[in-house]
Amino acid sequence: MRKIRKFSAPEPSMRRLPTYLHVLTRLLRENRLYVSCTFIANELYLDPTQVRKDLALTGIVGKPRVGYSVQELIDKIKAFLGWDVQRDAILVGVGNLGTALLGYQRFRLYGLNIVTAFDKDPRRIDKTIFGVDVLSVEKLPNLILRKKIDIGIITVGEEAAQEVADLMVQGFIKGIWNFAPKTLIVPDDVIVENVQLSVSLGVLTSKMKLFETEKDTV
Amino acid sequence: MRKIRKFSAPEPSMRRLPTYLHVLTRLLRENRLYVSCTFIANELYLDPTQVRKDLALTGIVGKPRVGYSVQELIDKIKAFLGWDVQRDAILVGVGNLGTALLGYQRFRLYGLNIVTAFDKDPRRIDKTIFGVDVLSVEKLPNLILRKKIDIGIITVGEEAAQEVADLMVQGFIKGIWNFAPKTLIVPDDVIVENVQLSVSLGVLTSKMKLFETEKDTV
DNA sequence: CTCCAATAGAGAATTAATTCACGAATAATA
DNA sequence: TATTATTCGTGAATTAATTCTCTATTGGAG
Ligand SMILES: NC(=O)c1ccc[n+]([C@@H]2O[C@H](COP(=O)([O-])OP(=O)(O)OC[C@H]3O[C@@H](n4cnc5c(N)ncnc54)[C@H](O)[C@@H]3O)[C@@H](O)[C@H]2O)c1
Ligand SMILES: NC(=O)c1ccc[n+]([C@@H]2O[C@H](COP(=O)([O-])OP(=O)(O)OC[C@H]3O[C@@H](n4cnc5c(N)ncnc54)[C@H](O)[C@@H]3O)[C@@H](O)[C@H]2O)c1
Repeated sequence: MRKIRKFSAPEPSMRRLPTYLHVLTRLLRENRLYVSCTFIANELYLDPTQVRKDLALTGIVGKPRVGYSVQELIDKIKAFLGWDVQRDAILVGVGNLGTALLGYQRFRLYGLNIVTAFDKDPRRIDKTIFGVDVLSVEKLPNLILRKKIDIGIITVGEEAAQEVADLMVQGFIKGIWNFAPKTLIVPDDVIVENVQLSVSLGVLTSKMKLFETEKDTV
Repeated sequence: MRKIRKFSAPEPSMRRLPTYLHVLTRLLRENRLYVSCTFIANELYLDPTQVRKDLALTGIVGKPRVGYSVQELIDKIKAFLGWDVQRDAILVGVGNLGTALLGYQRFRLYGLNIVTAFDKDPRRIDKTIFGVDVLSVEKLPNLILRKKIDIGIITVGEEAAQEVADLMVQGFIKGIWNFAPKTLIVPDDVIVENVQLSVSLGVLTSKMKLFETEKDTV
């Protein structure tokens, strides 16, 4: 196997942390000051010890019999996820999915600041969508170098994904958030995170299938 | 911990299967008849043994020195994921994300057939989007019972997600694909799969952060 | 003030997932 | 036809993740 790089935190834990944040922001709205692992675990159907171990990754220290400070926990999780700093991003491919992402304001809470979008379709170029300018993809190399862009979001079709990734790499992007169902080839110092909705659909339908056959055999 | 139900296949494997399918459909387009684990593993930066174990879940049998039949492998994976049967689905919340999902034709390849969409906003109701009728959410309970609907897709805001889920449950839905950042409370026989894009963004940014600090300390 | 119940934290035990190691099969090649 | 390199399949070994167990702390009840 060729695991590109070894990151310190277990990935299952990293995947759970954002969901804790959801519960916590709700509690903050309800003006709760403290929360226990048990409470979070019950909300999310998880094991309290698992929650505690995950939270420990962020460096938080709790009080016995009380739990953790909700506000402090939010701050610590955000810091751990790298959501305490704003990162400038560009998005390439202003189609159905790209447009939806541009309109999703919540990403700002996670430090994601989409400064410009690109497309190659003349009908989409030189418009403004949800306050973000859409430029011709030809202007990408120039802009990405001029402004300091951390993250590139790929929402073009799979056939164009690699060429878009290449442009981003040339612009010294640090991370790529890839929604196209395509394995990208990038240098070792560029971090790629693939989002594949089909994975999630597969988990759902295969569970449904297993459940159905399970019932039949009982 | 309270794990609702125990499913036979390891979830990490289930999550990898759809990505294999991607490589395989490309190979099919290129008219390749056979493929080895080694090849798939190289494409996806995985370990060949891991790929072999995953594929074994589907019941496929390979030929030494040759590999697996591409077509047969595709069929077996699809069957395992429950993508060999069409499932009727409804989508509730025709906003930015809901619209994008309605326009994504590839889901049909995975057996997902979105027959009707619902919203509560009068401006969206009684229109047709990507060939799918959008009805008032009031008509949901009636329609869901009349037609046999397997899957409910939730793309409303988090504040409305639970009430929409309740409507679906009353309509005897079997599975819910939930895009709202909210833990849904449903009976044991309804399978919920949550999609949270923030999870994926968190993995990306935390890796970027760790990578940056790693470089600093070298 | 004392006891009780709830909780954090840390290490051990268990379970799950991945990786390794090796034998058997087989197509290509000499 | 014999040899070789490749690959599958499987059981063992290793590593990662989860769950259990126990101790210490502390706020609140009596
Ligand atoms: N829509 C969904 O719900 C959905 C779900 C899962 C995955 N995806 C994936 O997301 C990607 C986008 O999907 P979509 O439905 O938005 O597709 P889309 O066709 O609506 O949008 C693609 C956009 O990319 C632009 N584009 C194509 N090539 C380009 C290039 N070289 N440079 C710049 N722009 C380019 C097109 O002009 C178009 O505007 C696809 O890879 C798809 O597989 C989409
Ligand atoms: N847009 C994205 O990129 C994105 C990303 C991640 C998560 N999400 C999540 O997906 C969900 C939808 O996001 P969006 O950006 O499409 O929001 P949106 O506001 O564009 O769309 C929500 C739609 O749901 C409808 N709606 C609200 N309450 C309803 C009800 N009770 N019954 C029927 N319809 C109802 C609204 O009329 C609207 O059309 C949200 O929960 C959001 O957190 C969206």
